[in-house]
Amino acid sequence: MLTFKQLRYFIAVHQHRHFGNAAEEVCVSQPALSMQIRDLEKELGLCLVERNARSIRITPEGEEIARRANQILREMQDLKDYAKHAASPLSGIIRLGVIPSLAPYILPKLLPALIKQYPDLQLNLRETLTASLVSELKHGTLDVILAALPIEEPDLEEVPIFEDHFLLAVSSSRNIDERKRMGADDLHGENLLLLEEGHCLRDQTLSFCGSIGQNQSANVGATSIATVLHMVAAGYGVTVLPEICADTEIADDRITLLRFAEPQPSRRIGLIWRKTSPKSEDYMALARCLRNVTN
Amino acid sequence: MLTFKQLRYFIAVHQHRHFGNAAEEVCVSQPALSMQIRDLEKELGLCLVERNARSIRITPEGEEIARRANQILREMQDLKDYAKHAASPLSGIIRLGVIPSLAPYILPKLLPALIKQYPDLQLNLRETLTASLVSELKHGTLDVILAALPIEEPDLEEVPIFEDHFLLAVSSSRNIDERKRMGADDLHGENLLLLEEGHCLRDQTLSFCGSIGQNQSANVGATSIATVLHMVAAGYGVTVLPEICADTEIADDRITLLRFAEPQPSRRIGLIWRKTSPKSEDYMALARCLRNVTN
DNA sequence: TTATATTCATAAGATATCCTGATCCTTATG
DNA sequence: CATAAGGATCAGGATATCTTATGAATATAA
Repeated sequence: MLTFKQLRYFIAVHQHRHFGNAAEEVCVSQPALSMQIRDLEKELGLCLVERNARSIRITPEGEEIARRANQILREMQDLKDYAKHAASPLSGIIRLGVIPSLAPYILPKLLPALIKQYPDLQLNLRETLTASLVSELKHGTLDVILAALPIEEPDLEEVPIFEDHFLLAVSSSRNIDERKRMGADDLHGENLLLLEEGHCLRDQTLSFCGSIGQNQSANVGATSIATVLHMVAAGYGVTVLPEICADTEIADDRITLLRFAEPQPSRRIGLIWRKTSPKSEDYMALARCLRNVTN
Repeated sequence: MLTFKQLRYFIAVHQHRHFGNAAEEVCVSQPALSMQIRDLEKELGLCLVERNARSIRITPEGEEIARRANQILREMQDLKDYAKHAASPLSGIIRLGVIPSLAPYILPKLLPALIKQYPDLQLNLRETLTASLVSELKHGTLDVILAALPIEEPDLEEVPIFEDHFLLAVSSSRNIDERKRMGADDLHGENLLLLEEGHCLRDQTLSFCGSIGQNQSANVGATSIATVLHMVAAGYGVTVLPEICADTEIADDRITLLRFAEPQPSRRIGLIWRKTSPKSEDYMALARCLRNVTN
């Protein structure tokens, strides 16, 4: 069996052209080094060093082997360097999945903070519906996901990040006093605009509103919150908007945001990973970072 | 210390995603493999495999390490292949030095025969004067040289290849009967044309002819036999020509070749290498091949 | 719920490998 | 001829590695 050690020793001999000095460089006795070189030559079936009472000489094949061995050792070192780099806390690759009703609003806050605090971290992002995220997380294609709790899978760990209150977005043309606190029953008869099937936000909205207005709205199925809000602005109906989206989306004064009466409805955003994942520590740190940017 | 074994075992795990099967592939027991993987992870300070009672999962870092490890093992295999290739008899690189009065005549015969018989052999050629060849041979820049014997260096081995008779090349305008056998004294008063200083052929010619004609010819010093023969053809004098050159050089009917009387003068061509060289066997085979093409 | 099977981890003892230190052999040098 | 230098060889002990047996955790089946 060809070993790394043999190559290392041979390279030392190649550099020093002297067994004794080479042995010193690799911190073994000269016989130990001689034996490894002998083994290497036997292994390769090839004479690498021409011994000659007074001095030694590397054969042409030895030169070629040394060249290749050097290349191999270099890559070996690269591998170790990569590992060392990847081993420092919150560094290396983390594959993060985020739900669509969160990604565009939280990532612009999260990414700059992460880069600043953990410059060695490389984040691979994926944005899709909760069901896919959970499946990919369990399958190992993702390392950690950011979604609405609860997921409640037995082998997944989940920690809450923040409580995202729901607001009611209505057309400004209605002239409703912004200070008014809405109740679920205020949605009676309203055309409730929703995201398409599969979005957790849609389900949360419906479960909060009960079956009220479901008949008018179930068939809307917009693909993004921005789309829904455009429809609200145009007067087609109302929608329930997570607070985290408010900053980004509401530059439009044709929309008025109304708070619900206490207890305000909300969704709980959390970070989820496999209980067996080796980087739980890192995900906890990621969770802290997320709490800081969402405070 | 990072070892190849660890990488090999890890790659098996990466492929099978199963410790038991991976262990089978690399022909060790499962605990042995587990321990090597554990050592590798400890060595790299990095979790590569996420264990999970029922199944295992390679971490993103593990994927990257596997990619690099594969690359390293591939190069390792290349190195072994190279060695195997180089180890077969008369294969690999041989650096051969040849004297100028031999190279153009013997190489066209030798090379095709060598390629046919030993397709794995790669010959690096160098053509220069004997003194340089011997020096480079002793220094290890060359592996074997083809020159006129004797060299008689204590640490060089020399084997004769063939006896190269000298012929006298004269202008055809002299109308000498080709059947006449010449003696050294027939060169009296002739303008003897010679190669420049340092060529063994020049020294051999002079030593055979004694000091006769030396006064006229010592200052000629042509750089090649072809040049000397052009001068003979043009009627400037005569020269002593090794028989091996005759085939190639004498397409010119302005030159007549005359044989010397017995004992015919000659040079003994031989193959020379370092006694300590690991490829003596190969050089013996090379010598046999040379004898075949010169018979 | 209990038994069984699967899968990786751990432990103990056997084995193979590797290293050290002493010594030998060959050859160059004064 | 004696000495020094440089690599090879050898014996014994230290390390590392392997195997077998067993354990622990969890999923699957009865």
